[in-house]
Amino acid sequence: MLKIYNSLAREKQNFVPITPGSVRMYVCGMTVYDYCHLGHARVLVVFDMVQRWLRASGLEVNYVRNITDIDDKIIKRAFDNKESIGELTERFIRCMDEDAAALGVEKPDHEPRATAYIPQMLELIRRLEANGLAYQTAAGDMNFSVRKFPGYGKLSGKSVDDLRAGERVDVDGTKDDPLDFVLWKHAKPGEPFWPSPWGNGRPGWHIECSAMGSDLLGKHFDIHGGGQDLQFPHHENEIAQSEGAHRCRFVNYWMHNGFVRVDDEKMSKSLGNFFTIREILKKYDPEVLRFFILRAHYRSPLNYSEGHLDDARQALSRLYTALKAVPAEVAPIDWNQSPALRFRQAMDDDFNTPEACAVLFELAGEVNRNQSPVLAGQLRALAGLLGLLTRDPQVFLQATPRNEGEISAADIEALIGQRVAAKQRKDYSAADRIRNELATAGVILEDGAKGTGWRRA
RNA sequence: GGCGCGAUAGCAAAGCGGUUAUGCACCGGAUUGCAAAUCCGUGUAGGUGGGUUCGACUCCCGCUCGCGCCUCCA
Repeated sequence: MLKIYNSLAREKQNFVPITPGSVRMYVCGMTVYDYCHLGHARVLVVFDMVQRWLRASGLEVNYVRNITDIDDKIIKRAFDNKESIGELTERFIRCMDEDAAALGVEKPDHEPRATAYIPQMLELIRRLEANGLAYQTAAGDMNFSVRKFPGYGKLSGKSVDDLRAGERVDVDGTKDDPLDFVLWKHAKPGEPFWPSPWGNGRPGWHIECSAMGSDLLGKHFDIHGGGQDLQFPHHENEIAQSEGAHRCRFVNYWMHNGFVRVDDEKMSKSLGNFFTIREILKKYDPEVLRFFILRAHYRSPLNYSEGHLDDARQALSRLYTALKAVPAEVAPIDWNQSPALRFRQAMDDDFNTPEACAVLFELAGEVNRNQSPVLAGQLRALAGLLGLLTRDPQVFLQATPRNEGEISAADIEALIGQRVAAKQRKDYSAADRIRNELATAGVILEDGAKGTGWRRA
């Protein structure tokens, strides 16, 4: 039985889908005005893993990950860059697709864009107005009346009276209450806008997810995920809007992944301490990054440093080394056998990927000891469920993501040829000199029964 | 001020009321021309003070420290 930690209940709960055998899941994706950073990588990889495990568990999954392609930051960035909003967002959507693909993230079933859902947003706002939860300000904005929605704060554990709106940011004087948030912003001169019953304007921050979620998955669906920083106010407001408009429960299970940190501080755009995915991929294999993310539990903080990535790379090499030594027999996973059983237990326990990885390493040890193609096959198949160990071991071990200036495979092979000749005439000092030369260039030689192999350190 | 989370061996990171987590690094041995890889062996880790218990890293309470949210953020 799959258990999921539900942020709404603050505890692990048995997962029971609304419709037996199928799952509807929505994850807050990117706002596309810049390159994806490591925090985005974590959401991408974590929910890709969740989606894969749900499917592996035999459930039919409808996975939606949205793209927010209209908001204040996008407008500002396009203006600063002197390009159109469309050009800007298209460009960064392409980059996001590239980054996600590199990390082995499968395409969601739907990737709706906010700008394609304006009518649905307007309909939601209309309902909220009809239900007495929305009002128009003197300035022309449509706002949500937080205090008129009972239960506001249930996701983030906040009580309306404890929220200190305006403590850190100036209060907008046109609101009825400082806690109210905007559903529809009236257009200022020069800003993009859509016509609406409340005048020309554009969507507020939260309404797009309520609209896309309910349009694609229904008013009530199973799982909603995203980064922990979205829990408040974004997800809290999504609940208020959706339940306020539809008058029914919005989401059963809320999942939030932990932050990526740098030097024990949250990695964020405002702190400026973020690393983009493509920046990291210049030095590290994308699978190393994926493994680095998955070897920690998704709810724990994940501290980033190159040292930790190096560590992850070594660990992943051990797995690939086992597969290199023993050809994996292609076979379905035997769920009755101990490794698979333990793997499933770990994953069913709120997606405990660190424990699942431990199973992988123990399996690798077995493979090394027994040289068993069957076990190697299980290792490969189980890891595949996490989107790991999908490549040729040789290709992984000889890959050169670190920098462009590295010695080429052809040069390495040539030197190995020379060394083999030296060894044949028992000129070991010449052989060792070549090995040391290669070692300096970051190449490790492995003399074996079948000849000399190599890999990058 | 309100709410919440965490503290595990050199580093990273899990489960678990009593039995080896796991990985990296380190050390000894096997293997190797020497290595690498692999295998075998070695680690009395669980912030601190109490309590519950036959027994606690694991449950309860206090304390200390760290972090997050209450503002845009994945």
